[in-house]
Amino acid sequence: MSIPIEPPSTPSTTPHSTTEQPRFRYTAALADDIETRWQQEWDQRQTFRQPNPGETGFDGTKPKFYCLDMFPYPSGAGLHVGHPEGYTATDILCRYKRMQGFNVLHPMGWDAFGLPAEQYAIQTGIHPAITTRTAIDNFRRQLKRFGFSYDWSREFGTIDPTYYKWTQWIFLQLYGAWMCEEGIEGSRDRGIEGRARPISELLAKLERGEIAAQVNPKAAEVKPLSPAPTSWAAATAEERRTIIDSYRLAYLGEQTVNWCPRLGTVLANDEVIDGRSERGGHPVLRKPLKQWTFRITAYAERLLGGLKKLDWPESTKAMQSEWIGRSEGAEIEFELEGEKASIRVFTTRPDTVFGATYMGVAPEHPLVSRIIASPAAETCVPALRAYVDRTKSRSDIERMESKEKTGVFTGVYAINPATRQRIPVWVADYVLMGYGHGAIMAVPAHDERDFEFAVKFGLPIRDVVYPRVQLAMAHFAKYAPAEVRTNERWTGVLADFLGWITSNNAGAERFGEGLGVVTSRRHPPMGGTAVQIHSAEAPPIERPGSIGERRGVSSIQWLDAIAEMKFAGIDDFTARFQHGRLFVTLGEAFVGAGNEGTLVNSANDEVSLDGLHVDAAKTTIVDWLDRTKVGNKRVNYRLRDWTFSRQRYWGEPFPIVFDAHGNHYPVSDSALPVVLPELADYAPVESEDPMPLLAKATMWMNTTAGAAGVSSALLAPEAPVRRESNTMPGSAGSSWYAIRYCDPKNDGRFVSKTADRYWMGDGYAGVDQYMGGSEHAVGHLLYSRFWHMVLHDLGHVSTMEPFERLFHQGLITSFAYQRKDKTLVATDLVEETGEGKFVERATGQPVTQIVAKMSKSLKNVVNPDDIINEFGADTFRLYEMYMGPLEATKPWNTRDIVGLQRFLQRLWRVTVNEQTGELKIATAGSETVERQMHKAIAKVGPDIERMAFNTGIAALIEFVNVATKEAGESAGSASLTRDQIDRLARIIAPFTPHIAEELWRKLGNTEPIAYASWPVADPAMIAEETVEIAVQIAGKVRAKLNVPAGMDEKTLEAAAMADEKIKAMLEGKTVKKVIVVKGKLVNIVAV
RNA sequence: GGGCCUGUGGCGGAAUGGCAGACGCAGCGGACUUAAAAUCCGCGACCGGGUCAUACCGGUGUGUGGGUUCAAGUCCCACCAGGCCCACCA
Repeated sequence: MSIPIEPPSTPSTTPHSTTEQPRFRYTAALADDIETRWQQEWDQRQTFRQPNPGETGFDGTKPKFYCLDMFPYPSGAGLHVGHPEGYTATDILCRYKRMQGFNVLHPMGWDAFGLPAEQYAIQTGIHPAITTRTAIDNFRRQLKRFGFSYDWSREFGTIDPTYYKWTQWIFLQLYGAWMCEEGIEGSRDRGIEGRARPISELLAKLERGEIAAQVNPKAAEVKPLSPAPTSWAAATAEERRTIIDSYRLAYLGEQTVNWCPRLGTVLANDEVIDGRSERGGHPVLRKPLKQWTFRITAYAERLLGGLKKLDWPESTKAMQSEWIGRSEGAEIEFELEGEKASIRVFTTRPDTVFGATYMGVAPEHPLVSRIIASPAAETCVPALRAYVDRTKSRSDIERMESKEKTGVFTGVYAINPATRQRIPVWVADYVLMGYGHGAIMAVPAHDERDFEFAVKFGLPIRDVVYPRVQLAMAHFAKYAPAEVRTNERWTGVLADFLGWITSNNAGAERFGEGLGVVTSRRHPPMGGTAVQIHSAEAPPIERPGSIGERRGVSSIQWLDAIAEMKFAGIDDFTARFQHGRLFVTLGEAFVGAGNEGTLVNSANDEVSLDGLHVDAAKTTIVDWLDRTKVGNKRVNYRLRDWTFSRQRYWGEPFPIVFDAHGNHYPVSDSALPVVLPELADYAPVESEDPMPLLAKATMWMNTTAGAAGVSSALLAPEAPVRRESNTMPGSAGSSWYAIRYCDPKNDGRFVSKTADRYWMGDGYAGVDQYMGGSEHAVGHLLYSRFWHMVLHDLGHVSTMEPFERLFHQGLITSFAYQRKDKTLVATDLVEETGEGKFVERATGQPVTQIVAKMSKSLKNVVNPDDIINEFGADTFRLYEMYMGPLEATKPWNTRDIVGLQRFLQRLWRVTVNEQTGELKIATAGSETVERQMHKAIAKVGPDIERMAFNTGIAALIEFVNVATKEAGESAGSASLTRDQIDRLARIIAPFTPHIAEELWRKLGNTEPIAYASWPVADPAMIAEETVEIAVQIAGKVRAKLNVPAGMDEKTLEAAAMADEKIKAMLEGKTVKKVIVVKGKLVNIVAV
């Protein structure tokens, strides 16, 4: 069906114009007409509906391509220019893939639960259900105006009960699963890997005694049962419940969490930026609270290892890998003096255990509350209590503002298992409860933080690792001539000597002996570490000047020489002679790179580390720890379990109820969804303690097990229950939406097996191209991977990971203006005075143009609707893709858009008669144009594949420029043949689908261009007949030759040598070498 | 403080180790026009020589300084500047 062109509804004319504007000039008005007309047709014909396997119209012979945009939060503010950047990119790719013969899954929907929508509702005083639906309608309208080729039949929002029914179902899958570390191939070798299995399998293993009837040893949040039941059969119902719950991947556990009083809710780690909430920037406190939590830490190793297999930006992989934060070390048990209890610590430096001179525990550590409660240490209790109270009330921002170490002695001593010495236990808030065991062995000599703390509180510092400087000192004291050792004149020389040693590996090896003569003593009042060398202990110098003699000069001459050398290496120390002794004072802890240095002062009856390199010492000490059961090797992660409860209204309710004893039960699958109750008052309560909003819905909250849908096998139907009043966070719905798009209407399963297998495929990861901002690098992108892995382990999805290839579009910024004092001026107050020069209009002061984020205060925010009105959607799409590399941060510059509009106008004018609206078709095409066409085709396809849209568009512009030039000056003459217009329409179709469709239909086609085939370039048409060769002498271009393409090296060289200019320049020189690059250049090296 | 990334005309940017500045904006010149808009064509870094002025010739130019190479915007090292991420993680 061909649709005749309507003239623009409002022909744009200016008051002074005497000549009529052509009726079919490609103006914004005509663009609007073309665009909305085809958008309507695509909608009506469902052009972009992609059937699933088994549905009518599905073509199983085509390969699949699943391309997903991160779906937006439909905020009340509408789209900003950043949204269409990624969406246009994926749209181009999808349209290209369709033309390449792929079945393309390209869906869109709404991430509509969560804080942003809820905060907006609170601001406006309108219920979030209404504001969210309104915002969605607005977003959909705006997106459709861009002509994106989404399959809108698959649209859904995370707030749809038909969707969150399955979000709740997935929660129950995690609730009903545990991490089984056996039965997965190679799991033992890898140590910590395993896979999720149903709880029923755990039960079977417990019953068979394959797993001890004790709480999950990996569950740090649960105290072990004491005394432990002798067997599963002997365990009470209560004990059994505790054991099973400790294995669940979704558990209700007390954890130190991020509490935001202003938002009245708990937040996940990735929702807290610099101690403030990501949404609203409110202060966040640490607070121990009982919350639904996912045991994502059980997947730490797999989440880390899986990164290798993904085609993701390296920076994002690095971010996830740092967020997971794997570190190898050991756990060590420190017994408490006079008590049965002990403190367990994690350390990456078990080799320094002999240097542990005190211990630090976090204020939230269980030991602290026990001490406060016990009468035994009463002298310390008041100060301790005051400190703990003060720390708890400090927000994270306050903690960050003062980096000054604080702490209080607990009154308790521990025993260093290596030295057997008693060491004090301190509470310090630089020890974090969330990492390791919330306790540390402090080694001030080799940890900067411990050093700072020890100096401040006068705690002992014991060197156990010597860097080269100290080793060198020892050797110096032993072998240097007596007059050097005892003469203060040599202090400066000594400093240089040490510097030289530390910067010279050979020196370090040579001077690596002589440890025996060094003893070290601590001088806390001096704020440092001193190495004291007793001259009496140094053996008599047998051969004075022995150092120098090794190099054939006298020692004095040698020392004089090195005195002139630049100081290098460790520079924060002083060396001096005093009372006939030599002192070296280190002003800081020696950390090295974690593996530099040699162990000293580290031996007891059973083990000696002295003289070992750090790496060897680690192995040795871990063996000893194992042997003596004092500790063990251990891998630790920075990744914390994922806090999943929110105390807000606008989220998915948990499918969980509690009985009268507070025990939790799942709602059975058949009773899902647990629908979010209507609530008139949904404003959060600003409070110090969580007050879940759903608790206000008392009718909904208090029900019976039967009414709530709990299986009667678990609880009698008439038993009264309370529903879980927390809701899920915004990240719940977005953690699995990629799967749902494969089969969005399925009511019987979250995704059908066939749809999952077809669209996600049977490779390692499913989505072929995922597009979205890098701000989700560690939140959404990690959570989605975790859920997907669990679903995979339980056999619900075929792929291990959700996203095979990931791309982050860059941030679109804006120009802003800066005064000399670095303050910013709003864009509308600035005037351009010349090339790159700007002044502030009010003062006339010059300002500098800089790039900044768009913000209301700078008046540089751009509304997409305005741009489409002024230029049309095709121009907008082109502009954003032409700005620069897709991944780069780029400044928006409205002034530049006109260039792309002019391009489309030229394209239009070279194909369409502006007076009649008819196509201009040349009967015979020129070879220049035809060659350029092939060049464009050859460039555009690969550029789309590698998402280099800016250069692809440049190739299209070049083609149109050549065609325009060919058309000559008379506007009516045609330069393109029907066939060329046909191919032109097809290669611009992914970028500017509307104008392409218009040309396509004018050519007489009745089917949409979307499924036309992609043209093929003929290599013979691209190859030039003659090429220009640069002739260089010593790398500088001296002449250019036009030669037939494909000329071989020898002929080329001869041609270059025959050139008059080259001959003249080589006069009197000998040609030493000639490099010939075929088709490019000849470089002659001559002297 | 640590990690990663980026530095190219007035601006956005292009360039598998092989003629730096494709393409677009802004600017300048010209054609068309009574004039303007629109359109089309052309120019376009810096220094020196040369010339009435062009042409032309030589040299220097991709943040700075070194290095590798016949050849470096591109690879290596150090530094400077900007951006992003992490930030008491034992």
